[in-house]
This record gives sequence, C-alpha cells and structure tokens, in this order.
Amino acid sequence: MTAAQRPTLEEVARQAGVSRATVSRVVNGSTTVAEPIQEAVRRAVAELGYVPNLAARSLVTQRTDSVALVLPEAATRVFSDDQVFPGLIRGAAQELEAADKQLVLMLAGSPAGHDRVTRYTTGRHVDGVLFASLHGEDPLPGRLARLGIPVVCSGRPLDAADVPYIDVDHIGGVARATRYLIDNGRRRIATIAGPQDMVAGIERLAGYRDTVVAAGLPQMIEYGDFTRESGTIAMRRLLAAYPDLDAVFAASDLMAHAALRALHEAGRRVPEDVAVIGFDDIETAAYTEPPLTTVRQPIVELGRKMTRLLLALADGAEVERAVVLPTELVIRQSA
Amino acid sequence: MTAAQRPTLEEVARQAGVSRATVSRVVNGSTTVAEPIQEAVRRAVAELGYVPNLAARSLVTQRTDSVALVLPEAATRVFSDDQVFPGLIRGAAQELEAADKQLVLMLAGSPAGHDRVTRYTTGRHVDGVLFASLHGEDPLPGRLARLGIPVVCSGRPLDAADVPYIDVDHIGGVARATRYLIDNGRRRIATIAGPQDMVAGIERLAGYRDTVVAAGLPQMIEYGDFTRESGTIAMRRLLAAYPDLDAVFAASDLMAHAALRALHEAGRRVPEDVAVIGFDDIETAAYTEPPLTTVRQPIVELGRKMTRLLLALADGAEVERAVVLPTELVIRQSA
DNA sequence: TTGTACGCGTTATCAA
DNA sequence: TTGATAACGCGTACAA
Repeated sequence: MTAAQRPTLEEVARQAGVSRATVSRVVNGSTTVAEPIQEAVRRAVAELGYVPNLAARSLVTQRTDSVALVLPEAATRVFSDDQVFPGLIRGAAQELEAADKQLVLMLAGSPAGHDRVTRYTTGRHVDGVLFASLHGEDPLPGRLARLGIPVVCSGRPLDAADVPYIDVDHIGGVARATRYLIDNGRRRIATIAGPQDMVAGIERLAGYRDTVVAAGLPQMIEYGDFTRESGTIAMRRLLAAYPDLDAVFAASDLMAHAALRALHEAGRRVPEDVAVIGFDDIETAAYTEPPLTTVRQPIVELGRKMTRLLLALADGAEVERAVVLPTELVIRQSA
Repeated sequence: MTAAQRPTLEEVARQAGVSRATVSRVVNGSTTVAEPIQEAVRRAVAELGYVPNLAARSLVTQRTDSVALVLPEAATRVFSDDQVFPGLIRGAAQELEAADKQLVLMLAGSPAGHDRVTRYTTGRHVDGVLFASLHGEDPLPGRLARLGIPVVCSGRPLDAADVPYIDVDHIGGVARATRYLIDNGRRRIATIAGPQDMVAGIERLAGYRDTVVAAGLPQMIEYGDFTRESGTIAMRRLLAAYPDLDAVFAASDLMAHAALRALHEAGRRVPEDVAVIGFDDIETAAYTEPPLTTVRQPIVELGRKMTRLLLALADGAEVERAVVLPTELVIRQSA
C-alpha cells in the first residue's frame, strides 16, 4: 500500500529498448514512429503502469489543459438550492468538455480561500480563469489579466478593470417585470433588492427604480442577499412598513419563494392581494405555491458563452470585451 | 495585453543581488535569512511581480497542496436543487480550508470526462482524491489507491476495492422511517427506490424491504434516480398500480417532493390519505407543502470526515477503513 | 525514423 | 547564513 515508485519515461524507455524521446512521441500520439516500436512502447507502458507526470509536462509545455471557474462565495451560498451557479457550471462544463479541457472549480468564500485561489491561478496552475459572482471590487481578475492569464468574468467587474465579461440584461428584464405589474393595475409595488456590492444586485434594483419612478409610483425597498432567509426577513419588513403593498419584485427566485411563504403566513393571497415576481427562473420556481412568475436569465448559455470567450482568448484571438444576453419574463401564476 | 514574460526566481535573484537559493528561502518563509536580505528580496519580488511557478515547485516537492473531489455525475445532476453534493462539498471545503489546501472539484458525467479525471488524478495533479456518488463498479478509486495516491470514498465502493470509505447508516435510517409509518397504522406502504447501481439506492431499498417484510406487509416498489422528474413518474405509477396505498417512502427528498405534488394532483391528502417520508433532509424539505418528514443524513459532517481521513492518509497515518455515520428521523407534517 | 542534449523553474543538498 | 549545483520528469530542436 506504500506509494509504489512510479515509473518515469526513462524507465519505460529502458524497458522498451528505445530512447526517452521515442516513448514521449508514442505517449503523445506522434505518427512518426514505426508501428512495431509503438507496439513495444505501449506494452512497456502498460506493464509498468506508466502515467505521465503532469507537473513536468506543463513545466515544459507551459500548458495545463485545465481551466478554473472561481466562485468568490462560501460553499453554503454557491450550493444553496439556487440554480444560478450550477447553471453557470453546467454551461462551462459543456464547453470545456468539447474542448477536452478539465474544469477546476474553486470556491473562495473566506479571505484565506481568496488567497489560495490567487496563488493557484497566478501560479499558472490553469490555462485560464472564469469568474462568477464577483463581490465589490475584487482585484484578482484585473491582476490575472495583467499577468497575461486569460480571464473572463460573468457580470461587469466593479473595479474598472479591462477584463472581458458577459452579463445578462438585468435592467431590461426587471423593467419589463415591473411594467407588467403596473399594466396589471398594481400601484404599490415593493422590491426585495439584492446585495449592493454585486452588479446583479445593483442593476436589478435600478431596473425596478427606473420603472416605478417613471410611472410616478412610490419606491418601497428592502434588501436581501439573494438567499431565502434574507427574503423572509425582507418580506416581513416590507409588510410592516407598507401594509398596503399590492406587488413585490424580488431580485432572486429564492427570495421570491420566501416572500410567497411570508405573505401566506401573513394571510395575504397571491396573486389576488399581492402579486409576486422573482428573478432567475430556477427549477423550483415552477414548483412553488403558486408557481412563480419570474424573469428568466439564460444562465447555462451564459456559462457556455463565457467559456467560449475564454478559450478564444487562450488561443490568442481578439474577442468582444462585453456581451449582454437577453432576459425574458416567464408568466406563471404568482403575478 | 500580451503575456508579459513572467519573472523567474533567477531574475528576482539578479535584481536583489543574491542567489536563487536565497530567494527561494525567503519566498518559502525560511527563517535562516538575514533580515536586510529578506527585505531586499521582498522588494525585488514586489517590483517584478514574481509569482512562483507551481508546476516547477511540485515537480520537485512532489506535492501540489490541492485535493480533488470527484463527482462522477453530470453537472445537471450534481447541481439539481438537491443539497446532497453541495453539503459534501461544503464539508470538504471547510476541512481543506483549515489545512490550507485547495479544493479542486471535478465533474465526470461523460465517459470522456471520466477519462479526463483519470488523467488528471493519476497524473499527480493533486495530493489526494475524494470520491462521491460512485456508480456501479468504477475502477478509478482502486486504481488510484494502487498508484499510491490517497483516496477516500463516500459510500462503500461497489467493486471490492480496499479503499477507505465513509457512509451513513442508510438501512437503519430507512428502517426507522418505515417502522414509524407502521407504528402510525400504515399498512400499504410503497417506496420510490433510488438507482440500483449506487450503494445509497441499494441500501435504502434494503431498509424498506427488510422492515415491511418483517412486519408481514406487501412490497410496493417503483424506481427513480433521485431526481424530481423520476419521482413524479414513479409516484404516478405507484398510484396506478396500488390505488389503495396509504404511505410512501421516497429514497430522496427530491423524489418525495415530487410525490407530494403528484399525490396532490391525484386528489390525495397528505398525510391524511397518504403519509410521505423522504430521505436527506435538504433545505427545501422544510418548505414543501406540507413540510416533509424525512431521514436526515449528516451530509456536511460526512464531507468533513472524508476529508480528515484523506488528509491523515496523505500524512502517512493509519486510518479506519470504514466509518458509518448515524441518520436521524426528522418528523414534520407529511407523516 | 530515431536518438542526443538542452531547458522548463523550483527545491534541496552540500560546501563554504 | 549564503551560494553552487544537482535533481525533479518531461518535450523538442537538432542531429544522425
């Protein structure tokens, strides 16, 4: 059970009676090796159980064939039953699969975690880095870009770093949702906003604000952090502060779900007394009571696009610096 | 924006007017360097923006300070709103955080993905590998173990590989749940079982079987794959096949949730007409209608324990080959 | 088509 | 305390 001394190219070469270079060629699929020799090498590889040392390989090739997806969040948040991160991951995984590259997922919730990720990525352990869910003005994307490491962010970076990014049309989507509420006769429209250190939080609030202000309606705002817990608290506060509200736009489906329950507890009927609209269109949205009307963002597509951009960047191609994907209002029964 | 030639130890050494070895010592926090020299080196590092090349380092140290968590599942599955994988990941992340090691998450849903993970892990890109959710007789854990790479599985590996594993008491938990149903007067108890190529699926079914058989009750079984979709289908089939059933044990909370809805659609009241019990105790379980009675498994703790075991293994310690964590029946309103 | 020889950027050993 | 120097395991011009 002790670590069997692992064989190197050298030993395989000796066993096969050829040179290191030839073994290397066979292992890497070069066609310029005579068939019988290939055969001998392959047998030696199998007999010795040879596996290339990736560190040594990437030291000389300067590539690792892997790409990091960095989520500057605690695992708790990333894997709430929010489907946003998962969707992103799926999209990235699909594209990387096609490119035969390894996806390396890194969470960086704590400062120490952030440091570790910094070391790992700046240390050239990966060929490129995808960022999602950036908080505040994280300097890491800009820093990596300056180090010449390909980087793509989801969401416009809040520090003004010149890093390519992809985002969805938060403002347009929320404006459409809010207008829909207004068109349906709602006049006291509240919002449970997202965290204001993230682009998604900021812009979704802006979409709400712009629309109610333009319609001459009052602003009624409470803040959450996209989680259910925060949604519950915010909804209760809204009910206390504005007992006559007749609609709520929540900046995430999880918060909308919590709002649904809080409203139910408070004896309000949805959508009769209060209309509710969420944002994301996570899987659970179709299962809430009543099913949730929400703004769908093409999250998987976002993950795919980010990844394609990154791969292009890594290939030295010129790429668009900013891409914005459309959102869509999905009407169910809560509004 | 072109990849600035990244500085090496050599260049830092030249800039600081010392040798490579000294720079290496400072970078790695050796105390045997005179203070003024340390200062000079640090300045040179900062000026040049030096970052150690991890490939070169691990080539000589034989360590990478990172650990892989392999999930042989498609991203779709891993990140359903099932909280099981996330919990595992959180547990692992916590422990690795404490050990200052990097968690590298790898999904391996497709055969190609599995190959990639094989290459990555056997290539010594990580210091150890955690496996979760193994399907069938995956040979990879055993293979890694034979290569001398520390490995720990969650759930007993189905091939008889001598790999340390941690699992939860599926059988005991399900038996308790089933007995609870019997004690409450249920006599026509059905089950939505999990996939039979996974330990969790097999053992949860065994727990149900043993208990109903021991009580002289009939077995009523449909199979799902832990997802909601499969739960919906299975529940409908059960209703068609056994219209008089009065209880259902579902092998996952997602399937239980789907069953709740399917029963509702079929006009059955829960728990009056049909009692429902799930397995997992995911966050959503407290939010279903009615809130779900379920078997809680200490999933975060499982992730932590796995990781501690792995780290001990990597330190060359002797470890237990099998650990089983207890499960607990959480009674809410669905049964 | 095959082999020789060098270099990738570190760490570690050993002298000084 | 510091500095040469030898690995670490591999890929690849270049030569044969």
